[in-house]
Amino acid sequence: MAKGKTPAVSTSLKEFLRTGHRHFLRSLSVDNVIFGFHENQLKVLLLHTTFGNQWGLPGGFVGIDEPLDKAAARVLRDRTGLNDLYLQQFHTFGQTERRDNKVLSKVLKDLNLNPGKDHWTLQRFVTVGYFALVEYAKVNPQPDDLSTTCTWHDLDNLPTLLMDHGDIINKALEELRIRLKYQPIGYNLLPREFPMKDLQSIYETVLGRKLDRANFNRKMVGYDILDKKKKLFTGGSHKAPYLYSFNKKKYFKALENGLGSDF
Amino acid sequence: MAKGKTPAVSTSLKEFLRTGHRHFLRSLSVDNVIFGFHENQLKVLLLHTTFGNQWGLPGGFVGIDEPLDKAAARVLRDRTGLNDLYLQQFHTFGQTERRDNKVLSKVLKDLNLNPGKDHWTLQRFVTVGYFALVEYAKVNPQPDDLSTTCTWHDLDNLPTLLMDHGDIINKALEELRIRLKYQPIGYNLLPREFPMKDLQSIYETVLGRKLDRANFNRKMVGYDILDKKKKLFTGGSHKAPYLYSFNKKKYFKALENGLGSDF
DNA sequence: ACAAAAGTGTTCTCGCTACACCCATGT
DNA sequence: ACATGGGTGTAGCGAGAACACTTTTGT
Repeated sequence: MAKGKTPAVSTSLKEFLRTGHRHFLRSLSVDNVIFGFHENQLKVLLLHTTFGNQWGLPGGFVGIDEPLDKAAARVLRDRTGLNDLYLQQFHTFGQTERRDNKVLSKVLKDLNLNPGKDHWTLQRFVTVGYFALVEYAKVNPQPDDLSTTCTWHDLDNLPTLLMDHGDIINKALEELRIRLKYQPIGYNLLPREFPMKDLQSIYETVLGRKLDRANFNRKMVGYDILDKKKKLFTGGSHKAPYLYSFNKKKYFKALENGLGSDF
Repeated sequence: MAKGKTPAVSTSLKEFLRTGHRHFLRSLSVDNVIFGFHENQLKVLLLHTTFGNQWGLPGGFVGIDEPLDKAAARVLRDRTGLNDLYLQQFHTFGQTERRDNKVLSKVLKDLNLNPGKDHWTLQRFVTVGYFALVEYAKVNPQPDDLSTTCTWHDLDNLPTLLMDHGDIINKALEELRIRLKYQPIGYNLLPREFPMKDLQSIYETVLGRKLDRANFNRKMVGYDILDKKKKLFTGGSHKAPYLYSFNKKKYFKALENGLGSDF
């Protein structure tokens, strides 16, 4: 993998900060908005920065010979431990005021690295935003070299965020809502088998409104991307619901071609 | 304008190539897909490169202190002579194989500039794609420093294009089609007053299929973004059509809020 | 009078919504 | 038996498609 090699973030933070400019593209980064679903809540994965006491999105730099999409996938893998997830580029953020250098300057000083304004990490960065949908239970959140913790946060109860990361999350959510009308969603958010109600919950949470049970059921079945399984026995005092699973083949076909009968 | 200044492309190509890395972000560029409409055809503005004998999209670099959107707007202004146009970011292209350096290397050699692999223009570039809709008749196409001509090309009859510029155009068109369902389109493509048929032609061309005259008329009127003007006298042997103009206030409100009754 | 193109009206269908009704299960 | 929640049926409404009919104008 001489040419397309993926530069791993150096295990030594200092080394990374000192020589990163030789391995990564300058002035370009990726940031991931990683959505998960748990207890009827849409969640986002956030990092708590070691220095600066702030929350931010998982992000990273792009290797000199690394495709952009691969860089985003690498960041996703490093933070969640998962591979092959739904990962979608949605917008590139290029305002000039988006960098806040106070914290990083301090870090560099503390580490006795050149804190001059020309250090590569202090230059202006344009960041490409990606969003991902992941299965909450499968994720093992891992902080990166600049963070102490990596945890889920309720979307409607976010802490104060670094720089423009709040804007990035909002834009990601907006894009997700639009795509909901064109694409199937859920494959990476739910376990292999699930009752229809869980899928409906996701749609309701993303869209921010209640949907009719009967109509949602019919609509989903109508999309022809689900396989109906045997019954589930919840133990609840009511009729046991069917279990469904996504038909992988049909699902990914629908992902490419869209759901509406537009063509 | 000390900080937010817009670095103009140097009038001297050589100077630009020699010192550009001090004024522009490295490894990042913008490319514009500029759509125009003429004689019932959708057109794209392309440049013919001085060296290499190929066609490509109008593009440019991003000033060190220049917002990304401003850079794209600057490129658009420089090539068309027009300001305040509909300009929309749609995707960022970050494959590693997207650069073709043979031509540029030759240029650098010819100009006696360092043709080493480390020259800033020879490094890998990630490019942010924007598309614009402009009024064909108003445009005065201007080639840039690396091109001899700047002209319109029929979308369905494009020449061979530089690098991945063909992909970029396809993606832009795809995005335009999607947006057609949500947003009003036409304000920057048509003169101030126009018959409904012209607007319909644009929709038909972008969508690639015929639309019913009666239904299109009703639908557009129903959007409530048009003002009906007095009659037009075509001189044709038929009933003269009404002229319409976009109601700027309502139009831009619809641009922000979308057209469907979704909310 | 007739052709050509614009304007207007009508019907049909499809999809979505709302809501009613029935079914399975545990207390 | 009854409460709870899942599954299915159906009437109504609105948007869009197809197409017929009328209007204006030049030859």
